[in-house]
Amino acid sequence: MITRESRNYILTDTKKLGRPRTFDYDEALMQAMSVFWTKGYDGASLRDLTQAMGITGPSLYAAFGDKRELYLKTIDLYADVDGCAPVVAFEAEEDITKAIKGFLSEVVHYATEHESGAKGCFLASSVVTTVGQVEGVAERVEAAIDDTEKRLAARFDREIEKGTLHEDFPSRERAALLYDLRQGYMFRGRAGWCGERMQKDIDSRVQMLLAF
Amino acid sequence: MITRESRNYILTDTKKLGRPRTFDYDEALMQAMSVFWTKGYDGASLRDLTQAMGITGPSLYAAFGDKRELYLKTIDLYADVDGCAPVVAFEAEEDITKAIKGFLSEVVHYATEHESGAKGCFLASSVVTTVGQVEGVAERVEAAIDDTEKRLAARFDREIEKGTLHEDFPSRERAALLYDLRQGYMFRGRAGWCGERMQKDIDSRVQMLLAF
DNA sequence: CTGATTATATATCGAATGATACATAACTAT
DNA sequence: ATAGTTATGTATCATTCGATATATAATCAG
Repeated sequence: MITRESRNYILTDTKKLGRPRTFDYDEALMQAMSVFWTKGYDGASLRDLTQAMGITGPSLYAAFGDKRELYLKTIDLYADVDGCAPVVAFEAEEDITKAIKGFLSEVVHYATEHESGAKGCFLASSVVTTVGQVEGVAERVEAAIDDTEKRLAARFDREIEKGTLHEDFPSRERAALLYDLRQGYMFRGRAGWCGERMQKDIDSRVQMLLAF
Repeated sequence: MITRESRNYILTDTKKLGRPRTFDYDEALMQAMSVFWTKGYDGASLRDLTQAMGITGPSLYAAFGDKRELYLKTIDLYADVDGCAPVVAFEAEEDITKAIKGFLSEVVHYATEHESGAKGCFLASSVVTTVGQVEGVAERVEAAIDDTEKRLAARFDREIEKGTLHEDFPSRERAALLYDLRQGYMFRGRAGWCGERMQKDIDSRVQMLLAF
């Protein structure tokens, strides 16, 4: 039996009530992320944001809440989708040596050639400045670090199970190290370094990460 | 013979003309650095700055120029004096193992317990956001990285000359690695991590940095 | 002393900030 | 068709922003 409530539920999932949006929510959010990434939270004005998102002020507030709420949504977008691209590549490659090399190469590429034009890591180069200043940021940054390190460590653990790495291989330590190398590249990318300059010592770092 | 010009030169170096300042220039600059460090460039308002520095707006502008010039002066202060404390410790210790361990410990301490109350690295956690946004920042950040890495590499080189490290020891690579570890700790410190959590794996990292 | 120079204190400037009120338009449900 | 709901567009709000004009105070040179 279809009750009034369940019908409404289905409808809200398929066709919404009222006038439909004339812009794409996710695309606008991505543009907002680019603005925050490049200019920082305080440096990004509502004018900057609405212009890049292609919408007006009232539309922004109706769809995303105020500036802070929009900011937090862009952080979630980065942590859940955009920023973890190198981690996904790391998880997908079966050969651990290639996986690490691929991860670091992806990081360097990400830090210097992001399609948005922004440089470095959104969290490390922009968001981190607002820790303790904007409510809701601190938890998200800490969670992003923990999540990434756990995923990196899990990939090493899988290699231990496969027998490719020694059973006493320090997965957690190496995951933390790998993460720090990521941060280092991201920082250099934001500071203006080109990719080639950073690619150089990747091979020796791969060896180091696997040494036991 | 003391010319009018030379007398004036001497005088400007000892006692200045006009009404003397009622505040300490360096101390005020340090306070300004703390504000920028904590709140970021755009997040730091003139009200924040003048209040922390204990001076009025006109005094700030007379002594330091506009907001941007004050900002650049705080960056120079950090790069030349405050931020390089761990590097100084690294250079001073003769035993290379203790030197590395001391450097990393100093970094962790610096990232979490700075007397100003600010967390992390001023450059990595605040200034880097304004690269490409505020004129004069990019060069300073890049110079700070280069300078620090060269000093770290020079310390390794000295060890090679002493014969403690192999003559083919990759000083430059290890200096870059050490710098990235620094950035990792600084980032974690800003993200809210406590010092103890980071101190744990310092020993294994010291071994890794010296491995050949 | 007088004149020159520099710092301070008060008051305030125009511009930009984040955020809304209001009327209108576009869609769905009945 | 009507009512209900949501989005858009215009215009604008009060506040805060970075920055100064002006007058006064404190020092030094002569």
